[in-house]
Amino acid sequence: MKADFSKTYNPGEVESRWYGWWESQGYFRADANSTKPAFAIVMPPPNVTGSLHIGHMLNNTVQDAIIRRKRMQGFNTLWLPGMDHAGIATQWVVERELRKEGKTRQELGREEFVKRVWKWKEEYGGNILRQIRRIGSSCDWSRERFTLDEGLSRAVREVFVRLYEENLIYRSKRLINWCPRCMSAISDLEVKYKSSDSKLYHVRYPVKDKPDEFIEVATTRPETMLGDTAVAVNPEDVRYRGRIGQQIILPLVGREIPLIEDSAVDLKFGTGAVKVTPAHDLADFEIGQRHHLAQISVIGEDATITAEGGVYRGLDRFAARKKIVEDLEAQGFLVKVETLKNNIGECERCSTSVEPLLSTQWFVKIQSLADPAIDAVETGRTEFVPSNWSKTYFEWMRNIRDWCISRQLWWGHRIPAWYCSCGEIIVARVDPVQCSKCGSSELRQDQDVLDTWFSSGLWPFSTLGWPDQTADLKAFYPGSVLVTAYDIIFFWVARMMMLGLKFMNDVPFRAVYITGMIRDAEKQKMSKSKGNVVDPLEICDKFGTDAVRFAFARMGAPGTDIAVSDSLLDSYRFFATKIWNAGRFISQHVAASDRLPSIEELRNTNLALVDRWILARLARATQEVRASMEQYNLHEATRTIYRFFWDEFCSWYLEMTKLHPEQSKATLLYVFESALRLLHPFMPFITEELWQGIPHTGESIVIAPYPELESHADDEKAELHAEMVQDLITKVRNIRAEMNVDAKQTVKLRIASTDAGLAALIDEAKNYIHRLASVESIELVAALSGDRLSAQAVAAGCSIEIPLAGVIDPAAERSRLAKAREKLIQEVAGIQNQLSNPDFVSRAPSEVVDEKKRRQVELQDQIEKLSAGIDRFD
RNA sequence: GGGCGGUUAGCUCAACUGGUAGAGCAUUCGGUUUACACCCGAAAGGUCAUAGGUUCGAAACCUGUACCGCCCACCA
Repeated sequence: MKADFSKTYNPGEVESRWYGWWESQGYFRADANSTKPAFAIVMPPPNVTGSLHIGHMLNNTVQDAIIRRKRMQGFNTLWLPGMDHAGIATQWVVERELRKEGKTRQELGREEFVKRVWKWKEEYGGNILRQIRRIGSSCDWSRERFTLDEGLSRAVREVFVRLYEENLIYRSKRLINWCPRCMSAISDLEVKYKSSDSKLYHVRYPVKDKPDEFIEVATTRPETMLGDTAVAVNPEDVRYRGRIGQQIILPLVGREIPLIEDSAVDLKFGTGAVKVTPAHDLADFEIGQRHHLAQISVIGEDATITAEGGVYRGLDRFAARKKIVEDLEAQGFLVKVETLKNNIGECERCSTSVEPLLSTQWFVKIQSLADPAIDAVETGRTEFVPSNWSKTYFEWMRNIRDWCISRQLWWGHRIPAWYCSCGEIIVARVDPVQCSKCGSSELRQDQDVLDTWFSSGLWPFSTLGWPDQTADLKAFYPGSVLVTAYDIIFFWVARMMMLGLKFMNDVPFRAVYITGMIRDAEKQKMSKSKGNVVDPLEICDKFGTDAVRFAFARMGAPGTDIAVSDSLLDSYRFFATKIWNAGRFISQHVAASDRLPSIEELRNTNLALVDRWILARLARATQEVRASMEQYNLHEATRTIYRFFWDEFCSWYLEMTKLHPEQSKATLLYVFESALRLLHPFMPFITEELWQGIPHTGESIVIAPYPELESHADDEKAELHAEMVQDLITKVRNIRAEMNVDAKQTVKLRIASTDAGLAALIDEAKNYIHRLASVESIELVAALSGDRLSAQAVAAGCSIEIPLAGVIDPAAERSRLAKAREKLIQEVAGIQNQLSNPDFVSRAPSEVVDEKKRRQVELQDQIEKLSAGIDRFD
């Protein structure tokens, strides 16, 4: 260990020291041919456009803590990293760059544009991966993948072709969500609904041949009336009895449309009559299908009115709305305008209002894929952590709709379908050169690419070499756990489940660990527009990566959001400093000849009470950490480690061993080294740094064994005795503080006991009491003096007394004792109440009853002893 | 309209399978004890949102209510 380290831990230098070495040593590399049990995690691939954001940091912290522990436990661990090509998002970024140069992708042409995106990817794509290294994530970089690389593209193609061959992929003209800015179809999930203040226009539609009759409809989108092909009412609605079948003249257009009935219409809303526009509204589309209505597309892909819109042709949809409302009003069709709160669908990425359009697209027929995926979670083959997220998953899966997978983009996996002028569609694993039906070589490949999530849905097996039957696939599928935030359960988790079960006949992972979201100190969601985004690398620089990781693990119970604040991060920065200083202290006692003892060696030496105690506490902490980690409760594991390290190891043990550093050195080294190993999955850098500086075996803490429970470390007697000593010290300190005894002033301690065992214990522990409570002498007496110039307390089951002539205020002492007694009296009253209840005694488990009785006796004894102290003043 | 989660000390959060609540920060008091003032010691602070129910016993289980948050949904 370096001799010149600072009193305050300086994480920057230490954190830059180790990662390169770990990686070059190959510690993170998995071995497909290992005989050790496998433990595999695939990293949710970040977008190639991205830089590390705070959510990645949380996600990576959890994964890394899990995988590092498993690695230390001797598993053959694989943490597979990679990136997602992120179709729309990446294309958008590169297009924006082009625009700055005054160009468009259309000017460049498809081939040149895609080249340009690849160039962009090579230049910036690795950025986030470097950042992931920076935060210590122990991934196997030799297996890094990209969703558009050759192997994964082959998997995508194979899956597409197989699904097509099984009729699970089809091409169809249907109503889809269209983003007029992205100029592409988007899936249902990519539409975000935003509550908005809209206007509800009431419009009178005249009835044919009945100049006095009208049907009044209400709409928020009057421009779509150009495409109306019916008006619908609820069959139960008495207002329209006898009018069904009437022909209605569509204002401004003059088209005759029928009045129909359909139970989807809500008779309580508006006038109970709905204009039906099958080509621009999903509900209307469905009504249209039921009634075989014509579908008239009046809004085009660019969101302007089509030729079907007559005089409104070419107007943007919102301009058209304005004009149509004006015209309706001018012609006397507009009845009134109300305000209304409704939800407007927007493109998730660019916030443009989504336009439902009739369009020919590719779809995945989803039901037969969803059923096994539902079953897998129902039967527990894949488990959500925490389990309640499975409800969210079921909710979506049970109401799933076919998945629109084609996107009108250039960046992505091109759809492997070719069209022949004879009408034949060829979907093939190998690019066809001629039509299988007519022999023509004039084939044209589909222009569209696949939804990004189609390829990331294959991630758990495509990254392992599928469709080849590779050794990796055999060793590492299914994965052990997937770590992700709840916002992509539908987008990604559900699709991996469906596709994994379909193509691998097994779930892609045994568990899905759902993390919460990181929020700002006010618990607000972070967003660029709010300006409250915290850059993870900035806080790592400021507080230390280890501290940030520990904070995230400590605060991030599964599924729980974390509010990050400076004060939160500070407390774990202080913890890192604490660890550092403990290491600094210990290093001062380490000689070059020291080596790390085994637990057997320790047990065979004559250990001091405190040594046996700390070993017992270490064993307990180890056991608790194990139990917590097995259930992915990182927040419990970190709490245990924090408490053990700070309160027990530093505050009690280190202070006590200062009396006999040489005698305790072996235990001290053993426990500190073990504590570093317990901590390592959470704080990889500082633990390696300190571990390398003390006696250890092996070359890196990364591959040192994780502490496991050693049964022979159980030592209840040592725990009990140490607690008695600590109780004595604490009570003396308490009296000193309450009575304002000068810190430099030592005191005399008298303990009322004739017990030989206690006498032996006190003899063994007297130096600790002297040192830690500033006691100059300890005397065991048969009875306390009972004078009024001393303070009393009950500790370790005995009355104790500290003579404080000249310092003590008898009134204060009396009230102090009375207060202490009152607390005990209240507790004992509660217990007596229970014990006097015959139902409790007969029905509660006997251990509980016995424990209550034992506690009652103990409390009564303490109360009596305190009472004796109080009686002195009466 | 459905679903999920939350409501515990001033603040941020714990409390494993029911046995009258813990930590960090903040607060008060005392400390230049040679690892650490990013520290040490001591203390104060909670009718666990609310009303019922189950139980010998409820922060925990059940039901209702209030408030907050999130997700889903074809309210024109």
